[in-house]
Amino acid sequence: MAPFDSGKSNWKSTMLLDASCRQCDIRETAFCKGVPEQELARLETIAAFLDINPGETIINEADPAEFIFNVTGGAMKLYKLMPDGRRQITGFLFSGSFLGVSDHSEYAYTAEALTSTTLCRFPRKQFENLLAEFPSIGQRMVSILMDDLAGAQSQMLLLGRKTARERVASFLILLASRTKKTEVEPTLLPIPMNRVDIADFLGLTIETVSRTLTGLKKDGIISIPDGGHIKILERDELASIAEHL
Amino acid sequence: MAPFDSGKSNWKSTMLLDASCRQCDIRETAFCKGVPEQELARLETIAAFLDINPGETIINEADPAEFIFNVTGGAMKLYKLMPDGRRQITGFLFSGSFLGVSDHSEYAYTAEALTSTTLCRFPRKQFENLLAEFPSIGQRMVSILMDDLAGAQSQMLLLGRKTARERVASFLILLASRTKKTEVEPTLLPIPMNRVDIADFLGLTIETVSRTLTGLKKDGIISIPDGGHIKILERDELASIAEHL
DNA sequence: CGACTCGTTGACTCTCTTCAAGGATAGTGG
DNA sequence: CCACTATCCTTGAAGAGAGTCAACGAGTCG
Repeated sequence: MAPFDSGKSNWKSTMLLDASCRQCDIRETAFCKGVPEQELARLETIAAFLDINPGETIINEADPAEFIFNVTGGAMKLYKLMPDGRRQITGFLFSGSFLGVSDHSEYAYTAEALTSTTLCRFPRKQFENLLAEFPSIGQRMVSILMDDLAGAQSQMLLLGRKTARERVASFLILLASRTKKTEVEPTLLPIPMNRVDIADFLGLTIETVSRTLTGLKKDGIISIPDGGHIKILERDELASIAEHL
Repeated sequence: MAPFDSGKSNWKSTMLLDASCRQCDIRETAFCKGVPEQELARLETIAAFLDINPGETIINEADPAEFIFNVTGGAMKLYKLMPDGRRQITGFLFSGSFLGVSDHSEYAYTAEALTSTTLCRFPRKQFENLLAEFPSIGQRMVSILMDDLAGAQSQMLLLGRKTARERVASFLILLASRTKKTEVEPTLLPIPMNRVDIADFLGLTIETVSRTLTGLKKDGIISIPDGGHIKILERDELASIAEHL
């Protein structure tokens, strides 16, 4: 079995893997897409490949921003904490997501693995030099960051103005839009995060999330086979709740 | 008087001005900072310079994203609307801010002038070509977008988890941090937006904003000489309320 | 002066939170 | 195999913070 074979690994956590850019699963979606084939070697010389376990953090809010990361497999959550423990999850990341955005020289959030996750890592300084050398990376980065920003703005609307029911519906639609490989309806949606994470993402409590899901279930819009899955029965109705159409 | 002299203009709104990049006030902070002096002419050939009045919008949510903008003077607000009229202001922009971020090919928000505002405008396509030519623009853009994203994440924490008092305190601290040219305390803070805008930015109602400001006044933390100004009397205490330290 | 906008204040309502208890499932060890 | 424990989710009852509805004061403008 090749050393970069992903999936259920039993390596020690945060182990550096012997992977490569050429064989990367997400070459076509990641920021490095624009790098010419023959230059990939350059990229690899500064890249490190990591594998981390659920619950582990790779960066911490307010730590010096030494690295930037790219998620190549698995899922992560980003969050900000208040001194008294209140938490806001600012986003969930999946394959292809970029990570390590910082305000000046410190990370603006903590990043923690939701599942077993693989990443590639670049020293920040050297990565910035790459931008000067490969303008296409800059273009790609700008595009990714703009999408992230648009997502953040949608989330602000959700957090500032939507009701609990609208928030939960929006969340399910968001998850479903990510996993629409299988176009068949109704969609059985895997939920990789627990209720606490959902609540902290939606600016609610776990009780409200639970009650709201129960409400959607009673209305025949979703069904909940188990905690880790939700089946969307009436997607149009769910979407109209989410956007209040 | 030179035609690009900003300030209280009586030109027809959205008028194209005869300005130039060389004489731009914000050359050192804007995204175009990295463009070599001798290449500015190139930039100018695709740039247009606008002057708009308070209340006018330059872009509308869901319109095709044909242009990107740079605020060279004045102030703007960005917001998203729900069909039933609920509004979330996602940010206030001042001189040097970049604008026109889009999700794919549509604007993700509406941008409206708060005061008389001057902007420079670039066709999106041609701007993207510039990125390929001047990597420094890409670097600058990446840096600006990262800062915007960090700001958006802080705002998500505010909207998702902070109390009304904490939100208002955070808002005042945010405004004050922008206007800290005069380092003298207590700071007399000009408030260029009205209560409705503040409420829609903080995810509150105008009544709650008003009551909360009154509360802070009663506690001797601020004073309110008039609706358009707030004097911060106890900045440290305000900051500790904002961050719950 | 009256009409209008904007901000403040009061009384009441309501959505979501808090506090508390109980059910479901999985893992552990005797 | 079955307590025992731990974690996660659900449900109920009560409470609080912010929203809603309404009135009023201050400033502005024609």
